[in-house]
Amino acid sequence: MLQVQVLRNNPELVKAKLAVKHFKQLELVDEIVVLDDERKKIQTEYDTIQSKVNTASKEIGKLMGQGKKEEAEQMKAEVAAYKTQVSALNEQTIATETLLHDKLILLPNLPADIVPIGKTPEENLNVKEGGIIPTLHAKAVPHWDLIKQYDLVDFETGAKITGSGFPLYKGKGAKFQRALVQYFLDFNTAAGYTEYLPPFLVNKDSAYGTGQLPDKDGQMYHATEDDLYLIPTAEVPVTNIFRDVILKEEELPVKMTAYSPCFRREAGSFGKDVRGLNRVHQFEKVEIIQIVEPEKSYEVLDQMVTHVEALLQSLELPYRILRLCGGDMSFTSALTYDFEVYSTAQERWLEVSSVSNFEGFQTNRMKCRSKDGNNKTKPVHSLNGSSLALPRIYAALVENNQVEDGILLPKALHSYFGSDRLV
RNA sequence: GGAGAGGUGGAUGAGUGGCUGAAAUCAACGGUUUGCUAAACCGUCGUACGAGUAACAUUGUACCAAGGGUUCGAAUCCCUUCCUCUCCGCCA
Repeated sequence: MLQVQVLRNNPELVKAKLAVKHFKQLELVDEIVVLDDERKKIQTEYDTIQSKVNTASKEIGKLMGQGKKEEAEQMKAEVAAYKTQVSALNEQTIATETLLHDKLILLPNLPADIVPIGKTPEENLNVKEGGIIPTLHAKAVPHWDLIKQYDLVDFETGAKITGSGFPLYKGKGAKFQRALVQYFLDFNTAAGYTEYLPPFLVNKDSAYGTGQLPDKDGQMYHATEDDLYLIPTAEVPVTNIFRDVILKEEELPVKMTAYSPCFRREAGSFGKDVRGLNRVHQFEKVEIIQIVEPEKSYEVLDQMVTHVEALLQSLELPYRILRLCGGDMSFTSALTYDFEVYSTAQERWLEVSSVSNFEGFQTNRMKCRSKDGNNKTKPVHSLNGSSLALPRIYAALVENNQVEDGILLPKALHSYFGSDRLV
């Protein structure tokens, strides 16, 4: 959530930035400023009258103590006259604040200055490519054929157990998944991230804190009996560790990593996009999250991008890094880099990581702040990225390393998998 | 799931209707003292939103798990929800 102060300071700039994100309801900005004015006015009135009531009430207490019943009764009558005003003002306050808040949460985060102008994924800026696209043997096939041929993942049985999009990993296919998770976590903790294993269901407050609610309500699985949501990413539980927390300055930066399954309803896709492991309802992911001082958040974003890049390099996968354009960014992000790996048999790029700076958008909403040496509370920024999302990495590794009689593994995974080849 | 006991500031913990935004202790921070450390002593030590200021200062309101209610006045009384602990049940 944006701070009202930002809108007050420069409403026209805010509108211009919102336009970069292709946000339509620009009139909200002015409406919010007006509501905020109103809110202040009402509060001042309320405070004044409530102050009188409080003073009078104390006076009554004293009078009662002195046994001056009659005078006390008289004052009670006076206070009673304020009561209707107080309750009316109170209702106005709540109504105005609610309206203000409801409008404020409709605004997406403002894009950073370097966000490319554009609406579609084609307009994302390709900032870097790395790795080598391998030349596959003549009979090379996409991963959905390979995993069937070698019996690594069984989609049919997964569909029988649960439904489509819930893969059942099997044998070496399951072990490979486990090896990848282990490797990614080790890679992250080696870089100073503290490992967490969070709850996989979260309550409404948490879903709201990181911005999944109200924006992405329909994309999460919802356990209605208990009003809990299955997490779409570890970002939700892990970032919410610091909801309503005031950090000490020396505790920053907070660096966390977590493995979790991710659950996404993702209705509406079809065709090659959802073939095989390209898009599923349940997948595994290892996430990195940081909470940092505002002045450092863009430097940290670059560090996180470099970190993920190094991980991809260690997997010997061809990759490219995209700076997302305004139209392709998430609601909550100020700047996002997507990582894609090249899936040689499918001959297409697959998104495997998304690294974002949220600036104060999540922390403001979550009421996470820091306190400096002078006891001043200061805002903090939050960032996160996938490091990495498993299924598409799995797909790319399987496809790019296929040989005629099996599937090889990159060196980094040999010790984790216990072999230099998957099959 | 059943029965009981609780949820107060960073921590421990007092507080059953007004003098309590909250005692006391500890921790933390600043200072005095000190060869150094420790101890002792003095001081500071919640958050949010307003008013005010160049900025401090100062000041109003709200907040004692959350939300409602009673009352002139609620941490304190009532209701609902959530959470924790103990015992029992169930269970990986």
